[in-house]
Amino acid sequence: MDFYKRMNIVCRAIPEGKVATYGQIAMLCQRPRNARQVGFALNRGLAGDVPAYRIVNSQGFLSGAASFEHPALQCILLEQEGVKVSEDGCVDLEGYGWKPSISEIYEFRRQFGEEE
DNA sequence: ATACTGACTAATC
DNA sequence: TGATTAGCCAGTA
Repeated sequence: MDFYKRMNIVCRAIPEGKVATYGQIAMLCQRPRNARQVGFALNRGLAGDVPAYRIVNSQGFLSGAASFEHPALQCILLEQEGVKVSEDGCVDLEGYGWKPSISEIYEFRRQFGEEE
């Protein structure tokens, strides 16, 4: 299974009202060093139909390029789900960061890890 | 095949 | 604490 297919699965597992980091997605795809590819894929829509607006960088900042049509679209979508976004485009990872359960992590590993 | 680029990160300074 | 630098790796030229 290719990396982008994995990304699709992982990204769609992010719950509403939560955000995940690029590195976290990469890690869950069993590709810990592919954070940049996550960004690239979302930018070009290579991962299919995924909630790209729930992906932020390691500091909780919205990278901004998520603007499909409007620059603030990412912020709007997040706030609709109850995620507070500061005016400089930053979310509180402690409060809104996605913390996958052990069983979720195990499930991803079962899907991706065993084919390495 | 080589070089440059990028929605990234972690380590240094 | 805030700014720089140095790895990272797939995609593109």
